Amino acid sequence: MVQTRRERLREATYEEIKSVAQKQMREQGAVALSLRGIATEMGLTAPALYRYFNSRDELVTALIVDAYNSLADALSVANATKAHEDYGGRFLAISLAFRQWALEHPQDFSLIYGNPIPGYHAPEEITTPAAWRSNSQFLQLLNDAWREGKITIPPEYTGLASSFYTRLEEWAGSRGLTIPATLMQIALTGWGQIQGMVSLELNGQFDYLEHDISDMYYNEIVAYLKRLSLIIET
Amino acid sequence: MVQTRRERLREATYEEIKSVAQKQMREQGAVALSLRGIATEMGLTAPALYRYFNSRDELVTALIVDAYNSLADALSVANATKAHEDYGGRFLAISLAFRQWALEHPQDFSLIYGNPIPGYHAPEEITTPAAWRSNSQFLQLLNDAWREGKITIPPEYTGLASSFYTRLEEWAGSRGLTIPATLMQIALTGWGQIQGMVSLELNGQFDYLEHDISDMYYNEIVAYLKRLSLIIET
DNA sequence: AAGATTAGTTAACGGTGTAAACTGTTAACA
DNA sequence: TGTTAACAGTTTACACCGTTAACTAATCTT
Repeated sequence: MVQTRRERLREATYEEIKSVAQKQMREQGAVALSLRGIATEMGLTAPALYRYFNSRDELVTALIVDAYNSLADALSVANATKAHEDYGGRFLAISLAFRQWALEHPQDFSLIYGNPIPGYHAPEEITTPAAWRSNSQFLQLLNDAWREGKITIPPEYTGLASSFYTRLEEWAGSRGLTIPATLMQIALTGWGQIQGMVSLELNGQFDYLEHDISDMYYNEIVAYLKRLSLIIET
Repeated sequence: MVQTRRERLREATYEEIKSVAQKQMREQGAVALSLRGIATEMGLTAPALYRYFNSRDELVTALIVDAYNSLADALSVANATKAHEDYGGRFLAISLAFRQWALEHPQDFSLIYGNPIPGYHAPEEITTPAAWRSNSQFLQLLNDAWREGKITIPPEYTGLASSFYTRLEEWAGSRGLTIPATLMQIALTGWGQIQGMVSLELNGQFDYLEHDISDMYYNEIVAYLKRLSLIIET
């Protein structure tokens, strides 16, 4: 697997394109990245980029995958800062890392969780596994905690049943999760809440409060964990 | 306030522009709307539109305001289907209407809650009041229910304090709300959860479940209301 | 009827993504 | 080692975009 000189150069250029694209996104917004802009900043002409990406969309897809990986890495790091048995602490750490990452990489965040770029539709077979690297950390954690009997399902969730829940259970099973459907829902909607709060914050929908929102975010996650008795006291 | 013939025509054209823009958004995505496209579909040339909007951004702003109003109207209708004292039922109805509206108007939804269109920045003085027409329905409802003693704040939220909460209380007061800061947080984060779940669904982040998620959404709102004892049983 | 206002036009500028044809350099192989 | 193929880059061109300026023709005002 020795790389020739040309292959090395090619790879370097490939990475440079992406990093310049990242920079331009950071400065001008996610959808505003232009091939010409990237090219001239690199001292190239726009069509040259077509040696590396078949289209602008393909470049965007590469950026999305990078973003997913960057997020997943950030969550992993946070996940590893606490002992495995400290489920509450780990969940909290991951959640805080999620927001932190989003605030530090707003363009990447909107690339993943914002509305799809017009005309562009990400190929599922690429993005779904990439997304899973992040999602699974929450799910896996809850799954482990459940199996060790550390989670009590809150009374307001008892007795849920419908075709959706059988489907949920089936889906969980197919991923090697031994977790009741109700807890799956709690996980998914908790995930939705985290994403929602961060999304609202990033889109400025909390601006009118004119105050840093960290405390609310933190306390809401804690409340969520208390409900599952993964945290007993603050 | 009699309209001349010219004024009537002008108003009609103004509305037609917006409705054609809506149509194009529906078919090609929110950011892909082009003045030229709109104009030719109307049998006009692009520069003609500048008689009605000073720029593309101004058109987008008008569309955003329309979207906000459309959403607020939908929520109002749902709000009115239940008796005023049926706080749980009303909250549930509004929440379901929110998702319904989003599913029926995905492009309007992403206009409001998606990532901002590149280069475009919405003028706050216009969008903030428009947004308030929707948000306030949730907040007002919780405020009323609280004043009538229908809400119990869940134990996991007790004892929260920091500069954020004094700010929250101050903010609530300035809007004529007599609601404790903790409940404000519960309202805001509940709002975040609703927006988050709908956002994830619309962006296809639940697609891998391969099942309609109505039940999950419904049950999650119910659980939320049970926690506040706004609903006793399902 | 005359003058002002207005809705529309055409032409043009600088920007975009992308395709095609072409040039020089690098790598592979007889 | 000399020939050939692959490759990275170029220039040129096309069809689109938002926007401005100059102009025409219709409408309203007086």
